This record gives sequence, C-alpha cells and structure tokens, in this order.
Amino acid sequence: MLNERSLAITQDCESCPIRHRAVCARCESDELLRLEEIKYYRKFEAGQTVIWSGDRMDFVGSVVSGIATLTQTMEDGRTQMVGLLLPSDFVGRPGRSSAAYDVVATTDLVMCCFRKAPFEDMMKRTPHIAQRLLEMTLDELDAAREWMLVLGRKTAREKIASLLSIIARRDSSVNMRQVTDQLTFDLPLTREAMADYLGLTLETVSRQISALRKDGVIVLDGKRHVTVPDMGRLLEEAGDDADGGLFD
Amino acid sequence: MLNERSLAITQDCESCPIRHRAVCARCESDELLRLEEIKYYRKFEAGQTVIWSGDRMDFVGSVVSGIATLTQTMEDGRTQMVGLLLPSDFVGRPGRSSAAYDVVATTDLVMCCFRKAPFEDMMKRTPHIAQRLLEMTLDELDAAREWMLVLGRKTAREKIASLLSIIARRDSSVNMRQVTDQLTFDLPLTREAMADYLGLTLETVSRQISALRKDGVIVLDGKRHVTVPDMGRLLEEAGDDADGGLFD
DNA sequence: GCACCGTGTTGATCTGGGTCAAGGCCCGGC
DNA sequence: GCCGGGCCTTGACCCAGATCAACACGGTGC
Repeated sequence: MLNERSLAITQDCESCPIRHRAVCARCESDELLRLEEIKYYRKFEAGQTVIWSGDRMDFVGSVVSGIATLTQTMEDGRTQMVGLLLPSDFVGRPGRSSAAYDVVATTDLVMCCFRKAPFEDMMKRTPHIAQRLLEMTLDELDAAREWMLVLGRKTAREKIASLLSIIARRDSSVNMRQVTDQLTFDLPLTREAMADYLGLTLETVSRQISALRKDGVIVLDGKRHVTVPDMGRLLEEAGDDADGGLFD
Repeated sequence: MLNERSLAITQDCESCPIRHRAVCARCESDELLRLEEIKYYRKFEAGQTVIWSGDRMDFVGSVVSGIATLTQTMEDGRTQMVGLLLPSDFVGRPGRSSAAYDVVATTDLVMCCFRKAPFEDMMKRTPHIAQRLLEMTLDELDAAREWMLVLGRKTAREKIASLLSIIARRDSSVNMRQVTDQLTFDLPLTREAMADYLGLTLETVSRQISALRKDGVIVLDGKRHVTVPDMGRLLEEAGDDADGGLFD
C-alpha cells in the first residue's frame, strides 16, 4: 500500500518503481530510475547492531520490515532510547558522515539502503527529495518533542500507556477490529527496551503493565500479545486527549 | 558576524542582504532579494506569548534577539519545555498551518518573520533553502534527542549542569575569557522555566544550583549572573565527555 | 514610610519509582 | 529427562526528588 507520508514503502519494496515514487511523489522525472542503480538491501537478525554511535556511516536508508531502535549510552552504562524505527522510517543524515546513535535491530530487520554520496548528488538534482526529507524530519522532530513531555512530566503508568498507544498507532502488526473498537498487537520490545525508551527500570515497566492488566485497561495473552479493549481508555491513562486523532 | 550554520544572523538583521545570503549561502540568485519583499519584524516584551499551541500560524521566522521557549502543557497543567529558541533559531513549519507548541518570549524578543505562503513558494523555486532548512531541522532533532537522554536518565544535579553547559555554549550574552578558561553569563530563564525544561520542580532546581555553588562548580553573583571557573568540571558534572567539543 | 508581589531559598516530610533479591516460565541443547 | 539462560514477575526496602510550608529579597505603587 503506497503511503504518502513515507519515503519508502513497506511491503512492496521489491516493486521499487512504485516505492521510489513515494520518495518524490510529485515528481515524474527519471531520477526515480537512477535510485535503482545505487540501492541495496541489508538484512539483520534480532539483536544485531546495525551501526555503532561514532562509526563511519556511508549510507542512508529506510526500514523495509522489522523494528530497530536508536539509543544513546552514557559512559556509566545508562542508556536512553531516542527513537523507534518502524517500517518506512528513514535512517541516516545527509551531510554527516558518522552515526550519532547506536542503531540496533530488535526484531529481524530488512533495510533498503542507498550509498550516501550518490544519494546526496541526487538530492541536489531532485529538489522534491529534500522537501520530502524535510517534512519527514519535521515529523520526527515533533515526535521527539512529544516524547520529551512523556519523559519529563508523565508518571510511570502514563508512560507505559503512552508507549502502548504509539505502538498501537504505528506498528504494522496491529490488527484493528472496527466493530468492537478492539486493537490487538504484539509488543515488539522487551521489558528492558521499553524501560530504556521510557526512562524507567524494567521492574517498574513490569509492575505497571501488570497494574494496567489488573485494571482492565489492557488484556495480556502471554507476555507480548496485547489487546486493548477500549482505545479511549488507554489514551486517558496516557494523559492525552481521549479524542486525539488516532488514525489521522 | 555571518554564521554559516544559521538561517538568519543575529545582530545585523538590519543589513538583510547579508543575512539572507545565509538562508542560501551557496546560491547567488536574485531570490535573495525577493525575500526582502515578504519579511517583517515583530517585537515582544518579556513574558508575552508569541503564539498558542493550536493557533493558526501564517508565518515562519527566526529569532533576531532575545530568547523564546517552546512548551507543551497537559490538561492538568503539567508543562514541559521542548525547545529553547536563541538568536538565529528558526520557528515554524513549512507545510503546517497551526502551531504545535506554545511559543513564549522569556526576554524582550525581536523576530524576523516571513509570510508562510510566499516563503513556501520561494522554497520551491530555490532548492538550497529546503536543503538549508533540512540541515537545521536535523540539528534540532539531534538536540531534542540529546535532551531525551537528559530527561530520561540524568539526575537532578546532572540536569542542571547540562542546562548550564548548553546556555554557556549557545547564549550570545556569554563572555568568554580565553586566558583563565572562565565563562560568565546571565541566566535567561527563571528557576521555574529551568524546572520546566528539565522535568523538575523549581525547588529542586534551586537546591541543586545552591549545591553546585557550594561545591565550587559555579560562582553566583546575584541570582542570575553565573561564572563557570572550569568548564571541564561543569561538563563532568553534566555526565558528558569532558572533552565534548565545546566551541566547535 | 509601608504593603504587595514576583522570584528565589531553605527546611520538614512524603512518596513514586529505584534497587536488591528471589523465583517462575519457556525454550533450546544435550 | 535435566540443565542453563533469557525474559519476566513480584516482594521488601530505600532514597532522590516532590510536596508543603515558611521566609528572604528587591522592586513598584501608594
């Protein structure tokens, strides 16, 4: 399904002409074809590190399938996840040659990569690409700032509810049943990874998830499979407006 | 002084041809002149709100002098500052018509604004502007992500030290004495604003500032004027690498 | 002069979430 | 089958920072 908001398209990455039209949806030039010549795929297993912070990074790319995380770590080992990369998310930074964060595959992961120099050349020749990247980066900036509110001001329970809301909204595994207003999905993160995203300990994550289960906000089937009987309730628990445009 | 990294230049905003060359430093086209026709200035007094979250926003612009903050507020009043706008910082978002955050002047403030529609037109005609904005937005994204680490994983003392480092690095009021390695500057924020930035209460901010003073990490002259006798020491307290490229 | 208000400091006490520790569940190897 | 290792849960206790409260300081209006 072609998603106007994404730079690359999830499932049909093999049909690249379509996907690359998304890079530059308003542009019909043959630049689209040239992208074909400089792209390649990379596959990673769950747990593998895609790139270490500070390493030379000579590609940019986007997630085709699977989930990766961006994390920062202090010398003493405290780590904070600063981004969650879901299919169609873009990685890398034109104009910078080394990675700013650790990028780790949390599930099996396929990325569609472009060598950086040719990608930058093409960006110069194809103005819409820079504009598309600008839009996407602004969206990411908004998401990062929303997360700052979560990290700085929300309680542990609200943090968990916020994370579940985000995954419910964005994870492609989400299965929505329109009639009952129920959502089901698998948590793509361990308790520890959730803790790193939320600025909590894994024990607190575990306790709060148990509490939300006990209170009927979520239903757990095993440790990872989540059903949300009432999305409005979950959003209330997250401290957001209950009507806050879920699937806009 | 022309700053390659900025979209607009601080002090010499009156000499706009120079400033606008910074918008598009690599571009010599006459688009620069057209910017003249659609710009205007706005002045605000300390404490005034520039725009409320959700309001219609028909301009983009940059800070000429003074300081503004971006804040998000929950229904129950908890607030989190998500950005600090210092001179040369850009505000607004091409492609979106309403403000996502409250923007408040914390000191007297002068902004140089462009009406959004003509600015967007010009962005389409002048590719380098989108590329410059992309670079700036990526810098902001990095800053936001660094702040996520501060909010999620640092102690109150480290948070204060981190904030002081950032202000020391970016505030134009900073007076550096090369020989002694001392820095002096005025805090542009109240204790409450600092608390909102750091995800703390104002009492904790006050206590930690007192503690840093007692330990000799900073010297206070009045409540706002700060001297940092040893920047390396402050960076250590912030939990960053002591050598982390201060004035790069 | 005095009252008032915004800003900041400091003390006393409380508590949400961290820390430490024990144990359960599941899966893969042997 | 048993063992070991991830991953997760739960309990007991502790502490950093929140909360509540009192007061200090400087400016401004009367």
